[in-house]
Amino acid sequence: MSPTPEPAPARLRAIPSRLLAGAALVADRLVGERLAAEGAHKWHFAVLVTLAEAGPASQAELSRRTGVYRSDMVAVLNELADTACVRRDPDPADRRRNVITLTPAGRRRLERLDALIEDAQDELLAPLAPAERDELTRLLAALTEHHRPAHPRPDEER
Amino acid sequence: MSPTPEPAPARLRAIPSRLLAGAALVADRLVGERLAAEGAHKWHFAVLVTLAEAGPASQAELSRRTGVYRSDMVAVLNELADTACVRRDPDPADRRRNVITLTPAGRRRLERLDALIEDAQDELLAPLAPAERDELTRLLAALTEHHRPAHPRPDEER
DNA sequence: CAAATCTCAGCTATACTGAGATCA
DNA sequence: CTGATCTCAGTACAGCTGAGATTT
Repeated sequence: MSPTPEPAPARLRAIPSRLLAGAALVADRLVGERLAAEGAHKWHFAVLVTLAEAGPASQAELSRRTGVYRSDMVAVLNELADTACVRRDPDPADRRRNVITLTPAGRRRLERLDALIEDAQDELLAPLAPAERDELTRLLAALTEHHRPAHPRPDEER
Repeated sequence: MSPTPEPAPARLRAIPSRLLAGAALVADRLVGERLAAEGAHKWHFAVLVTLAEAGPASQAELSRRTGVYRSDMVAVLNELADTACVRRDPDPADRRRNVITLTPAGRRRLERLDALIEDAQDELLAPLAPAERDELTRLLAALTEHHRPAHPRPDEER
């Protein structure tokens, strides 16, 4: 009966943790939709970027660097290996480890996914001016940096 | 072998959607832990605030105002009604609806939860200066406002 | 009949835990 | 033996879908 949008009360709209949850949901949806069109997940992208930036690594290293859980990393690498984006070879120096290496095909796939991710960021940040985008990124980085040990915490400080 | 913290590559750390996901995770954890100590969820808080700000409402209205899904709202209201924080009466004017009303006990509970939520926000924003906190809140609000139709979208604009 | 409301049952994705097998 | 690694099974929770019963 009421065509009113029934907005959330101001007191709710001003709570940072709620705003973060909402923004993260929107962001994940934008990124997820675009990557899904290529049959990819954000984890694939994270792993490919990390391999491109830091070179070959064990699964445990990849897990720590990307934030993808060791358990979930297995499935991600299975898919990346099935599509020949990475090779998974036993480490001759430490036979517990697998050495994950980016292939040329993986590098090409990374380029495509990178473009999609960029598009998604642009759409996400569309309502903000360039200076505001940088500021938001800076503030979020400060937040997550400070609250870092979301996981174990291997050692204290840099 | 390496005591290095194995940080994420810079290219990953600079992606807003990833930063948002991380920050939202931290925020939800901080809020959730505190509310759990009182046996509450963030949804209880959202419903109580909305009732306090906007007065009695149907479940569907509460759902639209809080963002809690209609399906999940049922369980939330069951718990709030079980603890006598709200009353759920059939609407005599439209017998499909329940009218949800805040009780004095609910108002007291809201006060306690509100304090916990405030504490959590303070801890979350601890690394930021007051002006930065406001700026972050403003930018996040602009983002979520712009990308609004996370759900249906009942009508276009006020 | 179309549309809205409340309720229930269930699905998907994400973050996370635990444990077994292997090996340093 | 301690501890790290890879793998698999499974939990918990959030967000969401679909459908049935009731009423407008």
